[in-house]
Amino acid sequence: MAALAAYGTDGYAATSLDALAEHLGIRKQTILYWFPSKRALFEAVIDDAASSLIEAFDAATSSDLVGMDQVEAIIRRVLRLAVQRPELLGLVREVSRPGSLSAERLADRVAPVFARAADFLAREMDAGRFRRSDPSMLLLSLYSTVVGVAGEFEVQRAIGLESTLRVAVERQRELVRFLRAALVPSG
Amino acid sequence: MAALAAYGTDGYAATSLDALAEHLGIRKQTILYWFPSKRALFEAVIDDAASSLIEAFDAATSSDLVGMDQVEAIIRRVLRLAVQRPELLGLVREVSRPGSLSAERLADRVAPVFARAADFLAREMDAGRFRRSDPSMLLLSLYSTVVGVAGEFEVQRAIGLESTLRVAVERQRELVRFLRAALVPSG
DNA sequence: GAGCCTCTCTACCACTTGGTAGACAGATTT
DNA sequence: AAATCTGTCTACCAAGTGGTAGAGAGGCTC
Repeated sequence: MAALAAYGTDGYAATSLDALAEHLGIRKQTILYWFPSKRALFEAVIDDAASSLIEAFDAATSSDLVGMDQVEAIIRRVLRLAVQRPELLGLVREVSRPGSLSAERLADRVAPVFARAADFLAREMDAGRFRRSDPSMLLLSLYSTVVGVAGEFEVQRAIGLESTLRVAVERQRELVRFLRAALVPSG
Repeated sequence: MAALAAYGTDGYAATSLDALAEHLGIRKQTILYWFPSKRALFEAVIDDAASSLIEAFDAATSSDLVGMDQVEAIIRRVLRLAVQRPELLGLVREVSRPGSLSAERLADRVAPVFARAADFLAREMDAGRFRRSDPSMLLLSLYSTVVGVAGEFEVQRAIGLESTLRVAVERQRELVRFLRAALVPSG
């Protein structure tokens, strides 16, 4: 069922039920037996993706780490997810497009994660480990940077970065250094 | 003609020639008289968008600014562009999706801008104004952060940020602070 | 074995898709 | 005035779209 996340690579509109069914070795009507409409299928895929994302985030935050250690754990998790399941980040990209079909659906399910992340940032600021600023806006910057570095493959090509494993490792280290500089007070 | 950038808001696959023609008050066949195919039209739109992007970047870098002043000028330009012409960043988003139709086309046209940006970063590092690191990877981080903060409206909603003008101003200031901390050496 | 339930199938439908062929009106050239 | 060129139109097409109706196969309980 999760294989249906072909939506994540090609997008909703560009993926027909016929193509999906052929890829699965069944008839389109079998899909429509399980899901009343294409839209419903898409929403089910979104729910499934949301679960995977929440699960990954929980796994990266289960060790009660603080400061940059916690941030680093999340970075590693996201970058690994981007390699292992690129359709996941692709679906996020598709659905978080302004004016998307089911943006709210994913947003609602993922909102608690964002809330926890913002709380974490606020706590770290209180503890003096992170530079003080608006937690929500800082979270937006962090999200953009991490997800962008994880998923902007075409931009990386345009910049001239190869897509070898060695570069990927370097990229992760550079991202950590970048965010450490941005987050940790200079003093 | 530039109004055709409806592709930027809805995406290529989701925008039919009929819909486009109706929106323009003409017949679809008139479009196909000027452009041999839908694909060709899309590529023309991409070229047009690339010109606008390059123009905006040139305007933001024409004053021979250095250090964070230059970065700040670009940030302001990008955020303003995101408000005034959201279809432009939308098109970039659409086309920079992994496995996109004409990713190379936009990438080729924009590559010089990236090259100039990377050179700028290297020069600033040599001058000691920016923390030393790999210019290309730093550029990727910067691009992701700025474009993300500029265009991730759905994520902002999920985080709980309102979309008022006041918040937009705050967001810009916070982004500048974020990148200053990330770029300028702590000493 | 009859009836029922679950599931996948074939057959079909109305509609939309990108694209072609060619008529026709207006302007420009000869 | 005839001929040509330019640009938009109507008419049409084959292919593909999401979705419906219903047949039929296999397993289940009575």
